[in-house]
Amino acid sequence: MTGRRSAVDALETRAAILRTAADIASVDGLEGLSIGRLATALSMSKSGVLGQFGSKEELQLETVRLVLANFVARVWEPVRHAERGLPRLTGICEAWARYAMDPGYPGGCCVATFSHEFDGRPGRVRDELATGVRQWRATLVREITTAISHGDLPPDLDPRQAAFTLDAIASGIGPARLLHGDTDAGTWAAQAMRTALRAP
Amino acid sequence: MTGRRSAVDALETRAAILRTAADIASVDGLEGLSIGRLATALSMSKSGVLGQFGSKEELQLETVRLVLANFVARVWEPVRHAERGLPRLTGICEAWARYAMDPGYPGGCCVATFSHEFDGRPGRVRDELATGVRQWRATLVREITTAISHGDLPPDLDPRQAAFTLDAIASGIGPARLLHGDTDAGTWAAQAMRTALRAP
DNA sequence: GTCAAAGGCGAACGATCGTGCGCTAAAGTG
DNA sequence: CACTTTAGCGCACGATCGTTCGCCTTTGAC
Repeated sequence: MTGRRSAVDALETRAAILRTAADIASVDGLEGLSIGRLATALSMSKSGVLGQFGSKEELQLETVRLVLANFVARVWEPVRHAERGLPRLTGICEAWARYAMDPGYPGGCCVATFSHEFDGRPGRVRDELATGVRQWRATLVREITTAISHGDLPPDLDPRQAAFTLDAIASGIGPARLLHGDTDAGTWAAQAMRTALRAP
Repeated sequence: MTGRRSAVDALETRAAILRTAADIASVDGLEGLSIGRLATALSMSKSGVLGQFGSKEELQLETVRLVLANFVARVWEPVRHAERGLPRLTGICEAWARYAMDPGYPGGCCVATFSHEFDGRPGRVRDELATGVRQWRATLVREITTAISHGDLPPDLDPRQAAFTLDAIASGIGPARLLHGDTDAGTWAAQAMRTALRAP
């Protein structure tokens, strides 16, 4: 019936699957994501979906990679050419809060959702996620350290502690917006991030 | 085979089921919790477990109620007799950070986990959770407002914004500890909470 | 024109999911 | 004592889970 498509089309199929997978997983979690529902949402067969990845775990891993790449594109990419240290850092905070208020997934920022879903579990998916998030943490620590050494942030600010706080505040936007309907959550978070950086 | 136990024993069975349910759900989520696994963990039959609650949704609702009650007992109860306003508030922050570092569930604080799991979904479980968390938010706002009116916190601090920030910071402890192995997350969070209250 | 390669479908598998029914047996009531 | 009540078990159900297999069909290389 359908037959083989070109290599380009196959990549498009793969990308479409992953986009839909991220949408579903943002609501129901990476474990709640099932091949059958994914196939139905894409008007495909289960085997057609799974054939692209081999196993559900591989599909989950690719979804995590897509979501992390999307996060970097939305939060880091716009500010990577800003001046190192505090200017770049404030840019990150603003972009991050804006992203969390409109992440492009129906169930909110996937990075925060997946982190809470997998933080107590073993496995490759958790490791992939942890590695990605840890790289982001390292980026934050680096920028904060630079800002301190430039005299733009207090010298007794602990970079690792500040990075933790920024991450926590941004991750709190999702539940505030979706669970409690706080439309001001983005503004609150941006404000809280500024405060967290200003004093130790 | 087993027959009927006394009414007291029945309540104990119910409580044992809910405790185990919370343990499992803290790791695998309330939706990842299955009757079969729960029954196996308790050395019971599936029908014996389900018979206590009638449906999985009812079991989830009861689990949410237990987890919320446990949160209140661990975070609110110890400080409810402290002086209203800032003293009580700082007590809450310390107890909260301590609780999140050792919540008694293998998968971390269930309130934070469930909030992220259900924030994008409809249904009774989500509503029950949202109501409970909203009550807690209201408590925080009340204490913050009192502290401000007592002159213990800056008058331009927005109570709702501060309550959001405290919640976000506390919820960030779980992933920091479990996903990244940050043993200092509790200290970081307590410090960040103090900072969030000190300045707007 | 021929042929290997590969995307995708349809059907089936064993396992597990949530749920319902009927039973047993102990506890409470008279 | 007899009798109702009920906690819990065993079994079965339809549905869905992840995964495998064989087949069809189109594409690209020769």
